[in-house]
Amino acid sequence: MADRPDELFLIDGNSLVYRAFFALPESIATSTGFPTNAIFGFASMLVKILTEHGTKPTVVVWDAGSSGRKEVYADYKAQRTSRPDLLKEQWPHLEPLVDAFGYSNVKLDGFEADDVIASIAERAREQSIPVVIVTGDRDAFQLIDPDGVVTVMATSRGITETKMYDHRAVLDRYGIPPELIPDFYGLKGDTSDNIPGVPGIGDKTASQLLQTYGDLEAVLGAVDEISGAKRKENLINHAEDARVSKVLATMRRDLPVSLDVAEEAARAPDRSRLREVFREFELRDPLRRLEEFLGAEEAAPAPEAATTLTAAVRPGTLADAAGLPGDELALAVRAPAVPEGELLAVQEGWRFAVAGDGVVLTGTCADPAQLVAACGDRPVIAHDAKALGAVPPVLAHDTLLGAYLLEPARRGYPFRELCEERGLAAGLEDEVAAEAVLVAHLAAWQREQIADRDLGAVMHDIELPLVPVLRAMELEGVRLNADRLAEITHRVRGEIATLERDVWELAGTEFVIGSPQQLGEVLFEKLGLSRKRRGKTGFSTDARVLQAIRGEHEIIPRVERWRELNQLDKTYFSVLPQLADQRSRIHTTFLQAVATTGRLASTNPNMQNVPIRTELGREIRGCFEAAPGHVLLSADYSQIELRVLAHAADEPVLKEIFVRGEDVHTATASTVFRTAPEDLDLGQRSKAKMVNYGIVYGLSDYGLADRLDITREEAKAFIDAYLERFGKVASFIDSTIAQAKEEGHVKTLWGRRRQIPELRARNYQVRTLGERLAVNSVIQGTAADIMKLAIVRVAAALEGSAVKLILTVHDELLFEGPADAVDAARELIAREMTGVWEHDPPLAVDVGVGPTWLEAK
DNA sequence: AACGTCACG
DNA sequence: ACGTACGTGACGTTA
Repeated sequence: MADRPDELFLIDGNSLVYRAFFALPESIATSTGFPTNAIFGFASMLVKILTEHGTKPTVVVWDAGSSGRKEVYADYKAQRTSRPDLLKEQWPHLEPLVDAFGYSNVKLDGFEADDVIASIAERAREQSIPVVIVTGDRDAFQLIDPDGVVTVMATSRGITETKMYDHRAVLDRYGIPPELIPDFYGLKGDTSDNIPGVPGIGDKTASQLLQTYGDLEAVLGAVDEISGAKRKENLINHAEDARVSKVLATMRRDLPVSLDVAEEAARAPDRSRLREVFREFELRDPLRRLEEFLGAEEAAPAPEAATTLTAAVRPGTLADAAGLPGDELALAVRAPAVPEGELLAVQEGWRFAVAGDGVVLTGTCADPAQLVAACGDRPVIAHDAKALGAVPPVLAHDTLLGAYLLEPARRGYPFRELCEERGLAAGLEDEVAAEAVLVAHLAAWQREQIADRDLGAVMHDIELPLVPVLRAMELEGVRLNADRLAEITHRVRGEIATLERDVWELAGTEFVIGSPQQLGEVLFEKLGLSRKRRGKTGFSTDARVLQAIRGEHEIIPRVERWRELNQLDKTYFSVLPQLADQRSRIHTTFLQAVATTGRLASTNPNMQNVPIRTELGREIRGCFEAAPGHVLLSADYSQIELRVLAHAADEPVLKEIFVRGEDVHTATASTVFRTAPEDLDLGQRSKAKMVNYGIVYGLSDYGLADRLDITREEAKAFIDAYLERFGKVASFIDSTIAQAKEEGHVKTLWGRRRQIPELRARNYQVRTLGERLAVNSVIQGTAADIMKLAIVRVAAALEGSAVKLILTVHDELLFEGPADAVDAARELIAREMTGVWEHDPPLAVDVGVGPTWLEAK
């Protein structure tokens, strides 16, 4: 990508070096044992910037004080332990490294790097000199301006992966403009700098409050309107904390920086000194990349020309949308910007763009739903249509879903990234207009790819029709019995307090029970209990370990109970009441493009992992109920994955078990142990159950032995017996893996694909993971296809009915409606759910009805 | 940001 | 000889 020639790079040295130090293992050192992890990481980042952006004027800024923040708030950065010795040793070598690159080192006595960078950026902005700030600290986003002069390159996962943020990207990521970042951290706090914020307010809430009210003061001023008693209380009690936090998070832009931005020229790296430094610290890999760059620099190829798209932009109103030329319309919207400083000003509304054939209509509207309505019955294309609030009646394509079907194993599908990868750019001033044009072009490319890969059916029969149904479920929500939840909360918090006191007393010290590290110290060092497994940071204290040492000390059962109660308290009791709407209903968001196998996911809150297995968990589930006069109906597929396995493997014995309607685990046990079902003991059934699930997940003898607490030999004997009796399952596993190795991907029965690059890994561990993924993806993915189709079909069959689909949990659907209507719909629901699959063995559905989710199951 | 832990299917 | 069952999201702690 071509950068503007004169942009200035401002690097936050402290931020990058700390990140490098903590991200990389201490084992990185020279052959003489001198630690180099921080040097290595920092050098890698500098090399990356150099190779990707070329020689640019660059300044590395270092901390030289706390900018007076400690006077404002004594605990500022109190959590940061003083610089570790291993890092101290490396520190003196950093500035010379920067010199060798030809970059300047800058420090300002008494001030943090943050504020120095902010001040330099401000000077640069005044002179319209483009600046790229390189840092790992998210609060730097506040420096980004709307005109694209100041941008931030933020390190993401690991150390050398980075992401560029401009005004638009911050809005996309946070829902608020850069100017509100300090207000955002004021509310949310920042654990890494020990900035408190307001308890119970995280990313999502902070962003939502700021979007609604404007800035921090406006949020605090509007506290009476804010829903949720606890949230309101917290905002009132911690208003001062929030204000102080905002001050701490606000960067100073007025420091007397002596640097003359205009004079800061690009200096070429001092090649011999660079090579010398890299050799001294034995940075072989970065040196190799550096040499490649230095060697290639002379013969730099011209950047590949990107496809620049264009169209006629016509400002207008929603009414003009229907008259646009062409058949399909591509949509893009941008959330309203919050006017700075004018909190009561009328907001301008959402910016929209609609692309027809060669023409883009742009304008503003109050709500994206109006835009959708204005398109009428024209086929529509969008990126993440569900997020528009209203789903177009004819959704012809969705570029989010297209990208997901083509590459389901990706981490995410940011629109800009997808366009950049395709070399798509729009030569239009108006960003929203550009996006609409890009949506249309990206869609065209995806459709070809989808056709080439036979993914058309999955797209048109499953994913696209699912979008409006999911949106309707989100809007419907599930009713929460807040009173019942409050009673449980009260009781449980009392018990947590008692347990905490008991645990501290038995430990002889007051420690943070929720810290695995501190708990480990108490259990294994202070009390000398047996250590079982260990992880990267210390000995494990997870539930299995605690169970194993439960008899050794009376503190253990209390810790176990504390864990259980505390988790439920933090995850449900303190969160759910705040998420409920006026009608006490909870609205989750379904994620249609995250799970690699094709499953759906649920977030904010996750309604797919609401407890049910423990007694207290069941009580929580009992708090989800039908509205007065209504009932809930739960319909779940019985053993769907094992039925899919039976069909996919064409395994006669397994099929027969289902056809006869037997209990599959008992029947498996009977077959494997060659014992009549009535002579089996409970242990044998549960072992068979483990093996059944293990097959679906891709088991190993070691894994099974570990779970069943038997020897590896016994586990192996089980698996062998199973695979011998169910011979076709064994050949299914083998052929699935063989085919996946050959083709690089697997497919579900409906043709959903997943690439499995792991199968080609050199590393044994990664490769065997690939083998398990291959088998599991076919089965879990086919089951996901079945459920998604069932959702579409059931929703269509219930159109106009008083019975509403409100939730899906992988193999279960939850409905709500008037008791008589629900009763009447029972048969239809079961019929539609089993009807999506016309294979052997058939699917079976269990249906239950009740006043609460617990009782409906 | 990564890790550990734990909830669900 | 390897290390060890699939897919998710939420929360708290710590580096």
